[in-house]
Amino acid sequence: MLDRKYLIDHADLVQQNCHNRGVAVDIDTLVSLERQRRERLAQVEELNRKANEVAKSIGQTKDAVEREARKEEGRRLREEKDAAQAEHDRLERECHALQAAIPNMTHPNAPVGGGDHANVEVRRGKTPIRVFDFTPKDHVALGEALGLIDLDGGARTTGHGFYFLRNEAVLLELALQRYVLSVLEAEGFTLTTTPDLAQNHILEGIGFLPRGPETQVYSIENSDLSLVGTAEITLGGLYSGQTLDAEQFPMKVCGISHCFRTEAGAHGRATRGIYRVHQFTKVEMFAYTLPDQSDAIHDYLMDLECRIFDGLGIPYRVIDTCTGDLGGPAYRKYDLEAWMPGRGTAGEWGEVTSTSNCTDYQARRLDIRYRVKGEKGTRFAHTLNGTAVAITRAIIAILENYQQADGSIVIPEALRAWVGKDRIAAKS
RNA sequence: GGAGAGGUGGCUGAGUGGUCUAAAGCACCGGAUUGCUAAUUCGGCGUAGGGUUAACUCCUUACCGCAGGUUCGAAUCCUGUCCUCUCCGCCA
Repeated sequence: MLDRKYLIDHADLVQQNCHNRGVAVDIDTLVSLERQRRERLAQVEELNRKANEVAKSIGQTKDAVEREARKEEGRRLREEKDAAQAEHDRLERECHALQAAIPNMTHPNAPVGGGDHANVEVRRGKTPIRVFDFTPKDHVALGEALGLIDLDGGARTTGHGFYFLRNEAVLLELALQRYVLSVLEAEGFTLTTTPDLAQNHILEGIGFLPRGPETQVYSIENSDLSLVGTAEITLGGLYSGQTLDAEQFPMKVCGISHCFRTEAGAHGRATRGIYRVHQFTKVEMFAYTLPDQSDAIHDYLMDLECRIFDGLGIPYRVIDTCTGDLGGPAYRKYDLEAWMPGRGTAGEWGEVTSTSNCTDYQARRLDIRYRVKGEKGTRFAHTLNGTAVAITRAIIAILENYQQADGSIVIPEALRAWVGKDRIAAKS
């Protein structure tokens, strides 16, 4: 959510930004409603002030008749105030609804446009794309042949989009978690495990829509809880309503969670295997920073994602996401796309991680503030998030990039200590 | 799940319908004073919104877990709800 005053004072900039992002909003209506709201607010406060005066004078009035007259006056003022208040609240709700629909402002260097062709590749990983002297299989074939992924079992027990990992895939999942935790711990992240459910107002604060036809969220019946789609939700909610100390910043936290996504409307689009599933495990990085730190921390998170995939020996490219593809809260977003040799006809890039600078957009909704020692008042923190590792996509990249002609799969060097072996042997 | 107790400023903690504009202490900030790792003393010390201004300058509204209600007036009374603590039960 953007600041109300900023919206009113920079209506043109906001309008242009919404246009760049392909979001239709009516700024003029908002400006007009907000003006009405403020008039009404002034009225409410004036009536309240008068009523307070009257109420106070009654305590000091001895004369019974006079007291009754004052009481009547007080009653009248409160009634008027209640009416004005109701009108104000109605305007406030309208303003808030319009305001909440407006996306974050955008980094001046983010590429303007929409669609894949507008995205800009900004970097390549250290590992070159491997040239195969045999036809590489995709992760579905590999997973089936080696007894690593059971999609049928998942479909039987739970439904399409669910799966069982088996044998070495289980070890890989745990190894990947352990590997990124060792990187993040050394970088000073606070390691956490997190709730897999969160209250709906937290989801909304982060920018998810727990309700409505377009929701990507599983909600729990007869409660205000939803399953989280990412630990970004809980890590962002962690300090909601809090005023933090500026000296704590930048504050780096990482969290392991299960991620649940309905993926409504995504059928048929790259749904093969475990690429797009309804549940997976992820280690998420999250940072709370001062406003002038967030750009640098965003680059830092992107660097860490690169280091993690360089360390795994997987080829990737980094994309600076164009304005049309940015989610509402993101000021700027980088995606890492790993090379997946089994995708498409001759391999394709597939998104494996993503990192966003959300500036104060989430903090304003979640009420996450900070205080600078010696300064009056508080300000909103900046929040950033980034994927350290999304297990299913990382497993796809490993299986497909490390497959051998004999059908076996070499375990990436960085994971061997955690997996306890250096190769997944081919089944005879 | 049952029974009880309790949520008040950064912290401790008073406050049971009207100078609460929330006592006091601690902590913190500024000044004064005194020769000894500091004491004493004076003052200041919240957040958010609106208006106003050269200026957090002045005015004002709201906020005592949260949401309602009663009342001219609520930290205080009523209802609901959330959370914390203690004991019991159950449990990985």
